[in-house]
Amino acid sequence: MSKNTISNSVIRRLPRYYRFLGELETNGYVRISSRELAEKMGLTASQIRQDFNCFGEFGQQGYGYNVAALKIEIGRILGLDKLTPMILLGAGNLGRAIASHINFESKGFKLVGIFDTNPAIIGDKIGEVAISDMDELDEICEEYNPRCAILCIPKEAASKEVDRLIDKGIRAFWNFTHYDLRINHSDVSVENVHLGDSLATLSYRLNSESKTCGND
Amino acid sequence: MSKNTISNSVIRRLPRYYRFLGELETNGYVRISSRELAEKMGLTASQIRQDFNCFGEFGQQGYGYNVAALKIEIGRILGLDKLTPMILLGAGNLGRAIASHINFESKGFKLVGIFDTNPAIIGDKIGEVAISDMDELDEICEEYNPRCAILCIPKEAASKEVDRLIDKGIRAFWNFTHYDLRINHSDVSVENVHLGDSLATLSYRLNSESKTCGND
DNA sequence: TAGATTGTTAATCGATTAACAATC
DNA sequence: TAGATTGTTAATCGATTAACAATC
Repeated sequence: MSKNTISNSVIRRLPRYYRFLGELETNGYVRISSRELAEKMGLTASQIRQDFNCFGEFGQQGYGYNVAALKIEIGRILGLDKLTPMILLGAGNLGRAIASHINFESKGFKLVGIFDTNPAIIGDKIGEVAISDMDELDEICEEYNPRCAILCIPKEAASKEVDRLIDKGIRAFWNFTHYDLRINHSDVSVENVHLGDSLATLSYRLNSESKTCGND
Repeated sequence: MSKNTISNSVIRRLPRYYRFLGELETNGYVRISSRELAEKMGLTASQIRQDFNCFGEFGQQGYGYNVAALKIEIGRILGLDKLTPMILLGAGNLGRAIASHINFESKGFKLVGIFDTNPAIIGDKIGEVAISDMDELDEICEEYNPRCAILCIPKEAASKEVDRLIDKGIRAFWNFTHYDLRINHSDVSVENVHLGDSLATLSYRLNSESKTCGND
């Protein structure tokens, strides 16, 4: 399907293409040229064509790209046409916010379990999903076979649980703890979020003379 | 002070250096070589030396870098030695979580105001800071002179408020809304977070054959 | 057919890595 | 002094941009 290996830079742009195509669709666009899309997204037309051609030929010479069709293609590439079962560890402030704020289904996931160690909140529901005790992890993993875990627990707890989670079949981590999760298994993906780092770069830009604007 | 302009890739690595140096300090390290640090961070020694040398000569030949001193230098570069006043717009799930979860003071900021339009929650406190009505924005801006705003409001509201905020002196946005904020003012910085995009890349990696592991 | 715009190859640019002289 | 490791220049690698033939 895909030619060779796709660079990280390309992968990171895919969700953004998907979002823009969705907006275009909403605004009634049927077709768009790479030049037009480039203008809207602050990229170059060349880059957009190169990016798309990593995955196939989605356009038509002389016409451009069909917005709806291209959106479906990129959604498929991102795996948004399937729903991967996913669990959340840690229902503190951040965990709760993630659970209620993120539209999992539109990102290719289905939240099937939330876990915490605090007895006071076990049984509470966040959206559709009840908070379970960590003891129930095995049971829920067997029932739903989650392949992805969100880490919103303290970093000590996270480093302790990670191996167990991999044993249980978790193959991707969305890591919000304040440390860089690194995993030796070659088939396990990690997305370290680090909101603190993101904020610190704003501090840099406010305090250094030459400001950078917009998206990187 | 700094030679010419610093690339975005370097800027994004600075907070990570800062974090690792903090951990090293905690673990009793007094000195470290670029080689050792590279190993711990998953970078190359060359890259580390190149990065640091964008800002000055912080090491010593034959010895390496003094951990505590280097941490202070990088903190200074990031502007963490000052506290920039900052406001939060939107005290919904995500806004609340950000306000209570982020350690602002260690990232160079001080949260001086939280704003929402929901009368039911105005007056409530999140940590030390009370939630104010949007009407009080002018007043609080005059009192505290915030230079940075966190956007945790719906995107329609955000695009409406942005110009007003720039008028009030805001020069940086930490944008959590589901759209890419782009600003024409050259002296205004934007950090678009897009948690949804981050999650979608995990979907990609789970669904494509060749997995990428660890940090990019 | 003529005009537009893609897919793709070639050229450029920038970032990372390697090498090494300087020096602690 | 000898060994270690930096700061910095040169080489390499990869990603972005430009160009253009193919084609709708």
